[in-house]
Amino acid sequence: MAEPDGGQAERDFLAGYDPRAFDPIAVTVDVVALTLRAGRLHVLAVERGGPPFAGRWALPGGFVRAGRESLDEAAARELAEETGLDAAALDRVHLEQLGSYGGPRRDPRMHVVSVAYLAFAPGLPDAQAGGDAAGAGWLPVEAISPPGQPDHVRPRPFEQGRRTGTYGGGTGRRPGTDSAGRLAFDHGLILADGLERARAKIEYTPLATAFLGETFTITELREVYETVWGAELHAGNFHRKVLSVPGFVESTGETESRPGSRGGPRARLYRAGDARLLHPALLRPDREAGVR
Amino acid sequence: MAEPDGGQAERDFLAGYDPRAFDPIAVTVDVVALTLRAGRLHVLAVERGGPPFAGRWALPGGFVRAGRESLDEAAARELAEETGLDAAALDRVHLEQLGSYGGPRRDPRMHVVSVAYLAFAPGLPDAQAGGDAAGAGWLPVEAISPPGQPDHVRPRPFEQGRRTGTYGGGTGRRPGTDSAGRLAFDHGLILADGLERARAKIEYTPLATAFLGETFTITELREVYETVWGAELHAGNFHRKVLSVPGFVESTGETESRPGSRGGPRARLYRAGDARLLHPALLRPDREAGVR
DNA sequence: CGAGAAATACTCAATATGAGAATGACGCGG
DNA sequence: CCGCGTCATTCTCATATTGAGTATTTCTCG
Repeated sequence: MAEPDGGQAERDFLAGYDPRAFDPIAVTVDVVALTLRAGRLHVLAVERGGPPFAGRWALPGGFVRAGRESLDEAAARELAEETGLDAAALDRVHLEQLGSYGGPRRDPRMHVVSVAYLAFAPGLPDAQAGGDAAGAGWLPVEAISPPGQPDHVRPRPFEQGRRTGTYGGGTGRRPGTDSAGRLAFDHGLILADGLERARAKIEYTPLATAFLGETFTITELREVYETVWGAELHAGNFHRKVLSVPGFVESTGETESRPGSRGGPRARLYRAGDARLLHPALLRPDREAGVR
Repeated sequence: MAEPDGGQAERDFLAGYDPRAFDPIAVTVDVVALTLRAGRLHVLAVERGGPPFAGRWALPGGFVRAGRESLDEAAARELAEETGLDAAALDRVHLEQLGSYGGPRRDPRMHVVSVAYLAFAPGLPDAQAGGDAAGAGWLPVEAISPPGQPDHVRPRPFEQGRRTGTYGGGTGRRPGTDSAGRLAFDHGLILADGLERARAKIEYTPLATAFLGETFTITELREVYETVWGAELHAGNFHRKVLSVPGFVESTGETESRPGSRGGPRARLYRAGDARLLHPALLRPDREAGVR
């Protein structure tokens, strides 16, 4: 038990007192910010001004300020800079950590570990070219990420197939993701992971409401699910289900003031309930064989 | 969050070409390695040899080797060093990323971002004091983490775990001790997050089998669930459910050679199936109120 | 005014779940 | 060798939950 100071890790830690004693790793945050516009899922992206990947779209992000902010704070700051939202508006945005990407060669300049965050935002104004990048905007995700493919069919980034692992996944470029506007770095992979997380998360949490305004109709909520999942849902069953899950939505007593332009009765309005988990969950259709 | 000087992020990136130009952030990996021993859940821990938190238990971990390894590789390496397992044995261990913890003051010496990993291991031999720390061992989790509390009840992970002081006053403890006290740094928080992830993950993946050997009985599998969830399950219903979920387990045709010492028929033996997801999932009992 | 669209409610069959009990195989202590 | 208690496995049955389809009612539009 004694073992006087022979260890690598301990020496590394002591070396930590002199930060310049060994090769550094940069730490950044990148944000996969999703929103719905015109019935399509969009992701916030910035256009890179310089190399590498000059002119390509990338996820908004930047360096964590050493000693001055947490990862969550850095992500919120980057998101605010890029969307131009104030603190009050940001309050309505759900932000959660997605995962970290740290392959030694994911950035050609140096070893960069990026902590990715996932944001669900209600309809937002056009993005601002926040500070750095050449431009910023909301891109339809299907323009850069192949739609619909359930992620578990493909190799998972951070999990090896059960007990036959190849460690070190999670950094490689995903083959077969070819499409017109590929994102810079491994951001296409991060986006794909974020999309799968979003699809899974609205199954068992009420976060789909984070894409909507303060009040909404059941049909609007259903359209969120249909858009994120890329599948049509049975309107009647969805309605029954949403109302039967305790705490998912609560009635405002009001009905839509402006009825739909295509006829039909005024829909009732709801607001998000106080549940943090949906029980029972709303499961995606199909998902039969989890095998593959 | 109005950025006073416009191009901060861009200048940071350019500065990235000269890594020594700004304050560094250290990047480490920490591993929450879980295993079952004697019907109880244990976590791999190392005893810290020096300050801060000298003498306290901590999660095994260490620095990511800049430019030389990915995060997954670093986690696998740390796990191997601490368990003394070879690559073949590690192959049977499930390892996945848990999350990153990066508050500026979680390590008193400097800003350290730690990428946490979660490992599910079958019964393993005693841990080796791998290279560094004073000692290593499997600690019963209930000795260091209050059982069962669902994660969403507590404040969100990443930021400040409670820093209930007692620096230094390390009372050395032996591996296997029941009263292990609190873990160093924010490792108690990381462990709690790992436990909650483990509890959730065995609901909808077959990963409970990763705690068992090559073959196992349904009862052994049920005991994994009961131990991880801390709840008793109805044996008959569990049996029916496991066999009805496609790809969860497959029969070996064999039965247990050495029957239980307390009587009863020889149980049939199964091995893990090829499913990556359980459908339908095995849900934890209770979980009624989605935490209002 | 009549047709079509949409929100909401209802019906019915198929499935899944929770609780309890039945069936036998087996070890062990007389 | 007997009888008992243990335990794996199977069944039964009542109660949710789900998927699909249909009905009812309220609107808009032409």
